[in-house]
Amino acid sequence: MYRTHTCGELRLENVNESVTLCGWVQKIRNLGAMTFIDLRDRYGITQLVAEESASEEIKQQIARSGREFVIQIRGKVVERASKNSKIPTGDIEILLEEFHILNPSDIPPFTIEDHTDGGDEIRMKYRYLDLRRQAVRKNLELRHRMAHLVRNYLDEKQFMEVETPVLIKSTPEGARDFVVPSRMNQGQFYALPQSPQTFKQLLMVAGFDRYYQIVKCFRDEDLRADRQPEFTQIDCEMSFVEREDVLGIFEGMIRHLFKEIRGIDLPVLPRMTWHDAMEYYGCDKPDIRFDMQFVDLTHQVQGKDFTVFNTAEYVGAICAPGCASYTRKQLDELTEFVKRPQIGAKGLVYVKYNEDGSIKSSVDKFYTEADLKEWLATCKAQPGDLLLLLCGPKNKTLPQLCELRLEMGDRLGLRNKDVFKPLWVVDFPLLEWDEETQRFYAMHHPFTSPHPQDIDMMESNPGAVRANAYDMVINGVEVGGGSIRIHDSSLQQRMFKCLGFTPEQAEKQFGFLMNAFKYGAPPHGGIAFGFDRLVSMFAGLDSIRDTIAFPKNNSGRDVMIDSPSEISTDQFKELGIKLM
RNA sequence: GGCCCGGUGGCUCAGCUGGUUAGAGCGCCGCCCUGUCACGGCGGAGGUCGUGGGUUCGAAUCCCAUCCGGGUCGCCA
Repeated sequence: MYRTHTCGELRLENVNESVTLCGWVQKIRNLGAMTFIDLRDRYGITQLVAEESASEEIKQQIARSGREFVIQIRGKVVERASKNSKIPTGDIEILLEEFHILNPSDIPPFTIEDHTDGGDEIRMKYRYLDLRRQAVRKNLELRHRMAHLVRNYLDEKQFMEVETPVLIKSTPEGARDFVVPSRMNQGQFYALPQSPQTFKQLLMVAGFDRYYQIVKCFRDEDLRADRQPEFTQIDCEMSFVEREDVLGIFEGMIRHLFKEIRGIDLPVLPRMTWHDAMEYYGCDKPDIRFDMQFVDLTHQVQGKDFTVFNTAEYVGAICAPGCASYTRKQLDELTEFVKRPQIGAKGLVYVKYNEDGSIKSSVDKFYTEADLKEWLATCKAQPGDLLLLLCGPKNKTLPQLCELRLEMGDRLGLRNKDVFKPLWVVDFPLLEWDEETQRFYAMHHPFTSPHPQDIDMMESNPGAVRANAYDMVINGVEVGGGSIRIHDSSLQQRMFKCLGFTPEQAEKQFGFLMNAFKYGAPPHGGIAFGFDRLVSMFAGLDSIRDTIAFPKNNSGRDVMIDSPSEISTDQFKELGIKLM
């Protein structure tokens, strides 16, 4: 037997027991006649002590040891003379009686501590060492717990986990596919799934009724802090349901997670239409931890001598509470912020509503105090508040105002990571016009059903058709999304037509699904959650990388195993592939 | 594909308006130390300044190219 206990479990009540422990040497503190060793495993740290009276053998073994050596020790649990209240095992220590080095270690390239001296790059290269750190390990423990809670919740609701294939078929819609060559079918390729979408719908046709899967998905697109080429979804689908049924079940799942993990009782989640989200927050994933909603001042500000506003399609304002005291420098910073190329505003207009009731703005030349007072009133500004206005084409200005709003939220400390404000965003447009290719694309995916009231407009006014789709948004992050699907093959064909598919193209790409729908497809719908994002949100992290054991870097590389990598000419030959 | 930031001992960084010997903290090695737990004290080793080219009497520092890393826009049904 290698060990009798772990390094996290011994307490005062174990005093006098003889124990055997295994673990990694975290730290050796040699005080001369006596030596302390912190022994670490997954469960915690236990202090070992060798006193003056320890055997020469033990002293030699300790002298030979170093950080990250794997050792096995035997000894007696004793109460510490000076206790450490910072760790759970801090009341006891192990008086060493035997000391075996099971395996030595090179000196690790960075310190294996919560506040490591290692940067991201080196940590990723030696990820197996990084994972020894409690700070990283606890993220993966959280991930495990959340997966467990999700499985239990869904199991209780009669959901069944079914695995779907990873080698599937490439489709041109949506994100770029990762592609896998087929040796047995030369010149042909599998694609890795961007999601198990079509398979879960086929499972509904098969009568599986309630399906889920915690599943890897793949998208060959550029990465971000919250985007990995392979990521994990909680993928779900249900039959004989309407939107309310789906929202109810999964609102319940999120509530369950918040209760169990964070001890938070969530209120009933608010709903917001996509239209309102865009109009008042400038994006489809509003952060509603704070207000500062947009106010449309277009008509109120036009008709005076300020050409910039007069020629703008849209003039919108946000009211930043208590910011009238902003200095010239702070206002200049905000102007610079909105003028950065990523945001692209032309300029920023401000109106200060000072505490003493006086008003100062950057457009005093063009507007009377009475004009400005009206704006302030429309925005429900109080003395001490600051109005910030942006103008331009509406579809450009709303997102710019969104960035400005979030920036102000940050500056005012209104985006507390321990506050969670989830909501449903509903009634997305079904289709999105693409200028470049001059055609409509499915905003969600081509199997999303139109809102029942809008079906008649599919041909006459496709852009106005709402989808029976929904997203769950928490603190400005899209954590999940889904829809009620089309289960009727004639409606599906109308949809493909809207997307500009010829019947032949539709048949070639999705014939298997349309065929299946001919054999009694039940009404169905579902949702998928970004599991990595959910975990990072619960862990309070900005990046999803530390919720993933072995993540890829910004360029899609795994710097530890050094992939992707070249393959041999023999492999190319076998696959019948030539590089251009 | 675009833009921004970065690359200096094992690690994290300073030095960068050009100037003689490139510094700090941590880590590492040695000696001392009986209650440490960020132990303490003394001493020591360790650097092609990402790479290639250029400007210059002289380049870590300026210029060009390139590679790598981080962020972001496009992209991500």
